[in-house]
Amino acid sequence: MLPSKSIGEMDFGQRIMSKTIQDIAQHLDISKSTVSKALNGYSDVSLATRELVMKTAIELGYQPSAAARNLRRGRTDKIGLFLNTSIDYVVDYLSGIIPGAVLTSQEFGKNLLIYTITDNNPSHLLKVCRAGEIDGVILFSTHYDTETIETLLSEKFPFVVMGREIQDNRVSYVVPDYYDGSIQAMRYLIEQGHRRIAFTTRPELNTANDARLKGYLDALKEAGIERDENLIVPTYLEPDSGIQPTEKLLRLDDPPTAIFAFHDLIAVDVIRVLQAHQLRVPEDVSVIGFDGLRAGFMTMPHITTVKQPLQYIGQRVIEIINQQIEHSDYKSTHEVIPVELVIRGST
Amino acid sequence: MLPSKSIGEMDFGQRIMSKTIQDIAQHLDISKSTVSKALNGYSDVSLATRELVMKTAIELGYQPSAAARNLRRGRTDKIGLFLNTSIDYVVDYLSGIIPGAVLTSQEFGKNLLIYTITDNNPSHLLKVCRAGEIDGVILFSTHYDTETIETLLSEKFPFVVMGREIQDNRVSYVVPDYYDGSIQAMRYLIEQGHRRIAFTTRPELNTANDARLKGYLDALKEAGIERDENLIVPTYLEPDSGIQPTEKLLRLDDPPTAIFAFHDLIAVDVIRVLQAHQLRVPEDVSVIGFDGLRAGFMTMPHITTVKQPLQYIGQRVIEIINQQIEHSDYKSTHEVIPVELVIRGST
DNA sequence: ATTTTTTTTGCATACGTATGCAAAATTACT
DNA sequence: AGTAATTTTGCATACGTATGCAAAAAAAAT
Repeated sequence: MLPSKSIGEMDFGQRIMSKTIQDIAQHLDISKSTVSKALNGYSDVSLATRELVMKTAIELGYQPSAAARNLRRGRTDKIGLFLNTSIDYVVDYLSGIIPGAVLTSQEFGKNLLIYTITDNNPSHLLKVCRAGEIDGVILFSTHYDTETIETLLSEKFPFVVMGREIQDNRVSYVVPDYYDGSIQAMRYLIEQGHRRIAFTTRPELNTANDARLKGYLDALKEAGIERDENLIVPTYLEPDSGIQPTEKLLRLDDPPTAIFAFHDLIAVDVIRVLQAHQLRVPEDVSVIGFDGLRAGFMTMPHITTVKQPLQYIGQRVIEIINQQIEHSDYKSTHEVIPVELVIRGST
Repeated sequence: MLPSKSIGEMDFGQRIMSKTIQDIAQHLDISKSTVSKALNGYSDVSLATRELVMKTAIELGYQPSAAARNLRRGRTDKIGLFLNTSIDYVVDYLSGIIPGAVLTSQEFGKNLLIYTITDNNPSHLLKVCRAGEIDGVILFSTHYDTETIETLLSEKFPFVVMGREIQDNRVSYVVPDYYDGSIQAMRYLIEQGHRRIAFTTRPELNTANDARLKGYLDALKEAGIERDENLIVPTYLEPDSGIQPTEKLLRLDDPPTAIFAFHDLIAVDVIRVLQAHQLRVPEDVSVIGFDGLRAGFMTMPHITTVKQPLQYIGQRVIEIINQQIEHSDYKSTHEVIPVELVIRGST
């Protein structure tokens, strides 16, 4: 008895069936296994038949079935990247990472698949991993909780965390040097004579946020500037989330002369607000961003920022996960990637 | 400078094998087929055993093998979206499309996979299709040639073209109403008193470009304004590709008072150049964009633009390809999606 | 209690590929 | 030539799931 099929009568009509090794074998009147071996470069197949097989494979437009291959080999040669495509910041940041990641994947003969995650399907990632759709997964930043990480660890599924430090030496991660970037930016601003420097942060506590904040505070202390809680304002990842905090800063009795934004998209918001208030950047207020996103070039002036080597980060993440996939005894690694202050027009 | 590394000591040992229906069967001392039927909602399995199966499936953390499933069913329930992630415009545009596409895919119980394409692997798409990794594919804009399309047609592989008109009624496409958008933008500018309106276009000839150009020219004619070849300048998709053309326009003896950019990213470039030349937007020069991308909010003032309902386009594309996948006799459809002029600060 | 009907289970097989092992064909060696 | 060594081929099976069909079990009808 059939299960109830909601989606009509599934007739797949006359979709052209693709060729199989069986077709090649039949065509040449040899066995499937010989064909398979020829295609996979086994040494125990004669040169003559190998060439024949190759030729007819091309002739017939043969393409191995991914499903069959995956099933048989127990792997897919695919690396998954889950990302919330509805968050602008994520998209912008990752569009910097992806080119490096794609290139490196291809060097390893692997493919990078981007899965879109949505809030209403939190277990999606584990399902995909357990279903064997991918051989390894990249966890981006704050999207995953410790429970997910524990599960992946206990099932020995290869993964690497990007953009966040996990204080657990079973976990590999790649993270930009937030602390140093923060220090660099602050020292530069202080050098420029700024004493009242605002800092926008994320409300949650995690290592990425903490490191930046610590850099900010340490640099202040180093310069003998007193910490002012009014100058530390929370921001979010949503569009325009830099607007409210900036407005708030401008309403202070003693507003800042420089604003260190949590990332470049926030810096864009900050500049928008400043300019809307007829304040000149950088003459009246200096602005500094973080990440080195494309958005930094979209304002006038361009945004001074702490630039991450995004391409390189993408490359390293893939290299690490590839090692995990290929060598099950791979030791975890923690990488802190140097960042660089890029001075443009906003300071 | 090398990244700092610290090495942990967790090794990944033997990967844990995932559970199969066989495991469930053994656990309950029943046959595989009964388990399979229970899981797939067949009516010919007793309620008692079904519940037992479901329970132990959860207990054991069972997740069906994607590969085995795909092989057996001859489908993957995945829709592929190939895109060149190294082109900023593509990423920006698609980040508007994707949320709608993802949501709709999930409604159909399908998954959207984003494949990254690179110039050095043009046949990648056909390989992926033939290998059966996906059930259907979305061709974005100008990335694919007629040969690819012919091949997909002849192999009866479901696909839909997005952002470009293909004058072939075997091919389904979804395209925004470029012509009407262009007309709307131009009429508005002309209403505002502009007579010298520049137009930036793409150098290639295709329906998307032609429609916009035709709208521009028709609107001019309608207003009795003579066409000036100097005001029509080519742009590309690369970053900053709006800069040179704008410079060129400003060097004209009789520069334009309004610039109609090919898309919002170009408009951003245009505004950057204008402001760098101490020209005020919109007082000295008006600027209008196309698409309604996020970038339009990153400038001061915000960019007046012809806004596409990106979310809806994403939805329709998926609906159409889903129909093709489910019903092989699905007839092709051509959809022209209405666009809307959104007036912001740059005009 | 026996037969008939209905419900529930399990056997066998297919999907396409990969691979150990034995069989066949070829070559090399007495 | 006959036998041994080597190369080349094909058989059989596994990967995990899905499903037609027959067998078994249970329920219903005589």
